[in-house]
Amino acid sequence: MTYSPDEIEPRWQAYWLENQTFRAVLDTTKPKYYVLDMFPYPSGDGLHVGHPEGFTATDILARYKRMRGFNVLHPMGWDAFGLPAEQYAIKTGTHPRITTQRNIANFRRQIQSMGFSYDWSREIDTTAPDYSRWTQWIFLKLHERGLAYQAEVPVNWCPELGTVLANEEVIDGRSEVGGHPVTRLPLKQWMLRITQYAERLLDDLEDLDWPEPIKKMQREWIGRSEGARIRFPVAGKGADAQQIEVFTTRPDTLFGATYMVLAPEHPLVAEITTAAQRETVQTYIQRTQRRSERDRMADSSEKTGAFTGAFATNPVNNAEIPIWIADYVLAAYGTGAIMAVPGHDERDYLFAKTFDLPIIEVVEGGNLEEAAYTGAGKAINSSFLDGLETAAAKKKMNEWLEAEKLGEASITYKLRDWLFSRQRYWGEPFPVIHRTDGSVSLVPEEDLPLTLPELDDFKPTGENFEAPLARVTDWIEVTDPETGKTAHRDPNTMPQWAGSCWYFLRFIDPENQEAPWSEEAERYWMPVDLYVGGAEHAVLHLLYARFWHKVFFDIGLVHTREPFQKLVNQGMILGESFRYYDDNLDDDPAMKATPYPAQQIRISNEGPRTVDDDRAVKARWAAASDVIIDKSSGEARHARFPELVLESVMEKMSKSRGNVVNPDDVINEFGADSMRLYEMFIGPLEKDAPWSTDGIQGIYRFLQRCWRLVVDDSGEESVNRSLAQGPGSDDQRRLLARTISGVTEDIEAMRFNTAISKLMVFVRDVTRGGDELTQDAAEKLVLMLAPLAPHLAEELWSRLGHSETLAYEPWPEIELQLLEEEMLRIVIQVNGKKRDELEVAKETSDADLEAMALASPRVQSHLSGRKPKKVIVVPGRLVNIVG
RNA sequence: GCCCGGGUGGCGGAAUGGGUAGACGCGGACGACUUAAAAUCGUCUGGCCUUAGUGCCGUGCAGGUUCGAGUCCUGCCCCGGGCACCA
Repeated sequence: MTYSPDEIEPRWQAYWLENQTFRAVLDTTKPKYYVLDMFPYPSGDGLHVGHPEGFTATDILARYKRMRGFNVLHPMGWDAFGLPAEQYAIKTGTHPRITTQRNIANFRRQIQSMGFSYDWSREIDTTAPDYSRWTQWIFLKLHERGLAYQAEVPVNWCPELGTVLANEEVIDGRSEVGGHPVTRLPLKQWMLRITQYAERLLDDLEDLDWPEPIKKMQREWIGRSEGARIRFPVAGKGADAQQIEVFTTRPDTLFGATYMVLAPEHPLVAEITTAAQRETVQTYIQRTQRRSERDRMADSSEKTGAFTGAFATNPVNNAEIPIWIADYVLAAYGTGAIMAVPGHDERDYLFAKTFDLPIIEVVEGGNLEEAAYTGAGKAINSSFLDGLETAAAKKKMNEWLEAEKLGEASITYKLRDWLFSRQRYWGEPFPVIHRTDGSVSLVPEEDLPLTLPELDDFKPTGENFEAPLARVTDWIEVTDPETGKTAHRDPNTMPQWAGSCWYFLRFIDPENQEAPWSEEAERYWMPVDLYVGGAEHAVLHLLYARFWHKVFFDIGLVHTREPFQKLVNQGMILGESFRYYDDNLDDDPAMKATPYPAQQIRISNEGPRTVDDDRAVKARWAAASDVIIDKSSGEARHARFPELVLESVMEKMSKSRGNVVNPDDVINEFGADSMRLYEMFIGPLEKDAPWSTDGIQGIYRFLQRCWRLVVDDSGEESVNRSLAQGPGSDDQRRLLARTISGVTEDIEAMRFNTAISKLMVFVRDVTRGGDELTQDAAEKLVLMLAPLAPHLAEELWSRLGHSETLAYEPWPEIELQLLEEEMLRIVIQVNGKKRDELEVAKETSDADLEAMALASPRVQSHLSGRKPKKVIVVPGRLVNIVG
């Protein structure tokens, strides 16, 4: 039999399942290793080849660590609440539960066909009542600690879709799906007080073994700013005047504050606006409300605003300064009001120039005729601060403000509280009851889970912006068990993030009926030692999960401050497609379209346009299979328009581009082992890499070579080769030792591409020079192959005479003394250029090396009689002769 | 605009406490086996040179440090990603 993955792989997958080979059992006598993938959302499209990249990496680690004697927890589950199933339900009337179960079954089948060593007895589905019960339980805990509250906040309402969208579904003020406009309108929402944990979320990043860019993104998202809060009394209102509080990072520039700006939504705007200015202000406020978020950001170089007619007193010098409103001041950040220091802030400078407001220089170092100076320098025109450097001036001003009770040092964060409710059906219902008096009571723990009612129509309730659940009267209306009065349930559901905030904790104890997890399991398994997933979750999922984990820590439910000790982001697998452009902008199939080659197109702000007549066109993609490659020129041409030359593009895989590769097809053709190895071989895990069907051939050939080292398949029937017994030749033993050493190092560092390369070298060289392969070398090769290509390894292991799985065989040991005995290759350079090479024993002295180098005829010819000025000997590496 | 990554053969990529640039794989060329093809195996494969030499050039560009630079420093260019009025 030749190497036949289609026969070997299903057989071993069945064996692993039947024997529960990878079942993890809590065992405190063994060290644990918890290796976790970001669990997927089971979409209707099934897996694409990008998914298994991270899963393969964690599987290699899981299998390797088992062979290293670790008790490995390696689970898989489904983040199964979510929008696509609900959108599909709206369109087709199919219940999301049905879609979800179907998709999960497909995902499970695909994942199992990759041969991953998951402990399937721990499989989780976030939509299962047994799971959502505990998600709701956690909500109760958050509520008890005052971390969940309700507030009237603006949400993204999309009239076209008739639904409210989550922030992450809105891109540039338009819906991600369909590109429809989205407006903001206030609705009563559940909020989680993540801001209370801002400082700890920031500080605890320090000790995490995470990629630096991810930590940085989290730091910036939290956005800590040190400064001061300063209170400005509104002028002319006497002793009981209102005060406007501002936050500034530059209290040292207070003498330069020449006006104030409130956000248009600021509560004091209505009160302080003078009669004369009322109309102007009203008009401006209406205008900013109409302006979309997108416009507001796009025109940041233009400043707009309106004068309220009111003045404030600068507390440091009693100067009367005008109060303006402008949409460049954000209501939700700081106090929603600023003191404007046009001399030393670019935005204030631009605003002052636009409205002709005074600019005072209070920090030396710039030229205020040209631009604001935002750097540090000596304070001037600032009375008691004059002459002080910026840092000292800030400190002194803060002390002065505190002494005068006009303000105090303060810290502000960009991080906002987490909007936690969605006007959706397919999510966890809130375990609360709203009483008619507006108070809220919690559903008792023992009554959980609160499950979703059945529904036929999943459309949102358009008119009053309510979730579909609001229509289910017999579910919504309840009797309050405490008062006996009518009350109602919350029609909103939790966002998809809720389930993924704690799934890694359920994995450690998934059957527990008394608690979300047991203390014993948590003490043993947590934290997650290695967490692998896409960088797109850099802030949201990872920040939310860290937040919940810290709350669990405070309640005493977990013993570590952080859930994920080491984080690795796998890159994206890119697909190849071919691009051209056409002028059918409306996607009207009846319209006759003219296609354009990529060369005739330039990309402007509004999108692609033709070079000659500047006509707007649309980018189109042709799948690689629909393209004709011109052999002589190498040009790609469109199948239907052969005169059209296409440009090849490597991009994220998506249906619309026709560049999606289905793992099922790859497995059918080459097998799961080839697919696993190829994904690991194309480059470093963290980097994006293009998928190539040609490249996988090389991997397949390599696996065949491994097969043939053990199996003789030249005849009709395959026979296991009779391998040499005994230790084998020194060359073979040294090669083996070198390979084990390199492969071990590479796997530990997750450099799987170079690990595979070293195994290829071993297989290429092991029978060179006529040495017969020994049983020992073959077994060690198979063991090294086991984490990477487990099906082939199991098969060869059994053909080598073993009856048990190799999953728990010890990882091969290195014979260190063999590495020591190796000869060294020393490069001989003359003036830094390689001229010769010597093979010497490891213990050769520097002096001997120098003598041998000088004796080389090649060196002598390049020196052409000159005396060497200097000889540099780098032990074990090279000799450089300078002459 | 700001902040991260990253530019190495036809392609994916190796090599960074400075020390043989191009491991390994794809693609390509030639050869062996075969009636033939596929598969397999073997050899070669950065560029240049009518001196074919272990000759010269070569890791985005221009400089610098060093006996020696893909690796370190300075200044640019290009590509990818993130953030974007956060006071």
